[in-house]
Amino acid sequence: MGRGKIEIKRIENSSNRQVTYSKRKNGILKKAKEITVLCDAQVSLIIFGSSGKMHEYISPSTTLIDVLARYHKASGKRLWDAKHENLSNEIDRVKKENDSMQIELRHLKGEDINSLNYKELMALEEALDNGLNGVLNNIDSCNFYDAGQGKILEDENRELNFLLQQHMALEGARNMHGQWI
Amino acid sequence: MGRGKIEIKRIENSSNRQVTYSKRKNGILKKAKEITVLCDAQVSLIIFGSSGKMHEYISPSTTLIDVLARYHKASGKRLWDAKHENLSNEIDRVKKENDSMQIELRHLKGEDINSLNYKELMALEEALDNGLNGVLNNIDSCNFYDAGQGKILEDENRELNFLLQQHMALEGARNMHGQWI
DNA sequence: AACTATTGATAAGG
DNA sequence: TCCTTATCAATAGTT
Repeated sequence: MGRGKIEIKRIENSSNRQVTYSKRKNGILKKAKEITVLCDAQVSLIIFGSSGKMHEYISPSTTLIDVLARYHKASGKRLWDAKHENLSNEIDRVKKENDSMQIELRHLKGEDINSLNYKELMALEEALDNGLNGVLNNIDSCNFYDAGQGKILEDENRELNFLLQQHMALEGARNMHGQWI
Repeated sequence: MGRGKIEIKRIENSSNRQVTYSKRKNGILKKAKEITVLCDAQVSLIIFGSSGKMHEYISPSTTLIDVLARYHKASGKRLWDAKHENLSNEIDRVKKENDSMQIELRHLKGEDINSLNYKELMALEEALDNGLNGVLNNIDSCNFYDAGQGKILEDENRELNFLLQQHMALEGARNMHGQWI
């Protein structure tokens, strides 16, 4: 692409080499920008000339760090040292814990339980019963404690009675379910 | 450089975009190889297309790690430390999420609830009631479904009755609590 | 995936 | 280094 075609081999004349480097470097940078815009690509381009000077282009939608993280994922090649590897592993581990707790929480709240089998549903019910039992015992203790101190506040008492009635109504409904079986 | 000139802006037609990406990606890779040979340059080129597939070129005289080390020297930008910091921050974030979910789970299981105040206990009870209700409804649906299909397995049925009796006994105990107040 | 008219990049020269 | 320009290379649109 010039006044004559050239072989692709090292340009021996150092000044010609420098000129060609400068021209072609600009050409590649331009192409990198263009493919980024035209095709939604993410490009990381780092060039060192023989003089040692660096030129770079990173697509504006990303960062070099990002690109390297994706590179790591895509190629499997380890760029980070053991420390980083450990941190990554820990993140994975904690995230998995996170996910399973989230699922457990949902289940305890009665969400996403259609996929559960019979045994799992039963275990879930038992866990909820146990929890409810513990909470109710604790509420009772609170009352005894408060009574002993003569400090039952009227509004809390009212709230308690209301909620307990609600609760007993719920139990009634549940017993009816029981009788159907 | 084609049958017509094009504006440098995102190619909306996705199949044209893909074709152009493929052509231009090859073009840039070729240019990267050429400048490496012609000018003794060291190039690191990483491209991700919108499909997510990665393509790379690293000058044969070097490695990506080398290039990144030189990048660090030349730019002063701390890739390593920055990456490290990002990972640490993410771990902290995820671990905090983890802790709060763990506490919520414990509470729902009736553990560590002595520190809760009245309102919190009440909210907890309501959540447990709701969850239990959801689970019981689901269990009922299971039974109706199984009965309709004539497929109630004997052991599951036995287990169900056992657990329900347990459950009703629990409700009895709870009602007695109610009467004490 | 191949073709080709056309634009784009650039080698050599000033 | 920048401008020019002849020439080659890349590629957009088409088949």
